[in-house]
Amino acid sequence: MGMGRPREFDMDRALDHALEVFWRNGYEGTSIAELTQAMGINPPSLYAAFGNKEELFRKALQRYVEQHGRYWDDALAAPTARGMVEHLLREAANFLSNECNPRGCLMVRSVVSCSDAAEAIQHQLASQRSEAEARVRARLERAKDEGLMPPDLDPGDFARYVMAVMEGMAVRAAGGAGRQELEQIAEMALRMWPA
Amino acid sequence: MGMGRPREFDMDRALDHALEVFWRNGYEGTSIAELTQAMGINPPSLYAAFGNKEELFRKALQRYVEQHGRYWDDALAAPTARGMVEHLLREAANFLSNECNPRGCLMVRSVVSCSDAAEAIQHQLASQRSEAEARVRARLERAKDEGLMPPDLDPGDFARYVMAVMEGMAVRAAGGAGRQELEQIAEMALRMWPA
DNA sequence: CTATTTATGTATTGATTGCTACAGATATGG
DNA sequence: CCATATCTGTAGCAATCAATACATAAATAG
Repeated sequence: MGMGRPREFDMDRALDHALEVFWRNGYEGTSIAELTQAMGINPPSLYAAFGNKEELFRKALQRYVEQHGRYWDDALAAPTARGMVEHLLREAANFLSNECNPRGCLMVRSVVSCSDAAEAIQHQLASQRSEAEARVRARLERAKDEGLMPPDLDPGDFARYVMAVMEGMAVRAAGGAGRQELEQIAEMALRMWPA
Repeated sequence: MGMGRPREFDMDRALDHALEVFWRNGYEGTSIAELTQAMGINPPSLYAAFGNKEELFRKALQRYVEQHGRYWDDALAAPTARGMVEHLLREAANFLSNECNPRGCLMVRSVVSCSDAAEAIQHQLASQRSEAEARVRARLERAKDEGLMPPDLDPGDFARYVMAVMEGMAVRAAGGAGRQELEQIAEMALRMWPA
């Protein structure tokens, strides 16, 4: 049996282009026509390779985390818990003000924007978000056990707080905030935990 | 000359229904068909009374601020600046976890969601947002002059920070966060300014 | 070679989008 | 009553939406 005609485009490259469009225009604001144009393929190729619009979006979301969420891993690898939070907030400010990227954060945008729409997308977002928060909390709990955290700071509450501040920064970035403005928010949030 | 046939529906009531739908589904996620059904009128009546979809949305946004942003005025009327911030954050938690309302904040949703779409909407959002922040900053500057603020806290930076935290809370609320979760974020943000 | 399998490009599907033409209804002014 | 002005419901506009039918092209297996 034959193996069929080989695919003529690079799936990862096409996915990157789709991600770019989704990032800029959101899930509902992006049409198949825009996607196929940006990806350089025709609708049948898109559907054969990625399923449908929702599946393509979920794959783009996954790629977004892998390609643009690396500063997260760097932060979690910081030697101290306080250094992790520092890295997280400052790199978020840096990332969100990078003018090479569309404004704002694709995940935040999707959480806020797809509420009544595709349920599977919401589930994927919720699990990615809670996993990220859990990793921060675990790191803080370790620091707490080692006595390296202010004693009146609860790791769970503080992890959630840091996430909320970052999400707020993403909203500001979507509204046009620049690097300086975002960095000031980050520095302000850091004042709660004296170095 | 005659004055014409009188309108058979209540504009404010219809606007409230439109607001409800926009709040739940966002601007792009709401169709004229959904709007006319919720408002109990037909398309020609909608267009005659409100212009078009974008104008209707902007009027709904304005009504949203008037009807659901009253806790903002209460906060600004608080006797102390610290009390204002307290009121702002706690009432935001309360408002965002009110299960009578759709999830999240319509303004935050719109900032994040309409970026490439209607430009006039973005302008309206930006001016409303910066006006709100300016009012908070002005109140803090007054407190600063009176020596009622921590000396190392800049009023402008702190006002922006409080706004960002509230916007982060709105994102969490859109993602399904409950009252307790939001209140913990609010209390955490308040710890920066010892009572 | 033929048979099979998969990808591609064209062209199109039915449904939905925001919006409106049109005719009839209901008010006021004369 | 008549003329004018505005609203209402039906019905439908062109454009766009996500998704596909179909024929052809390009690969492997035998």
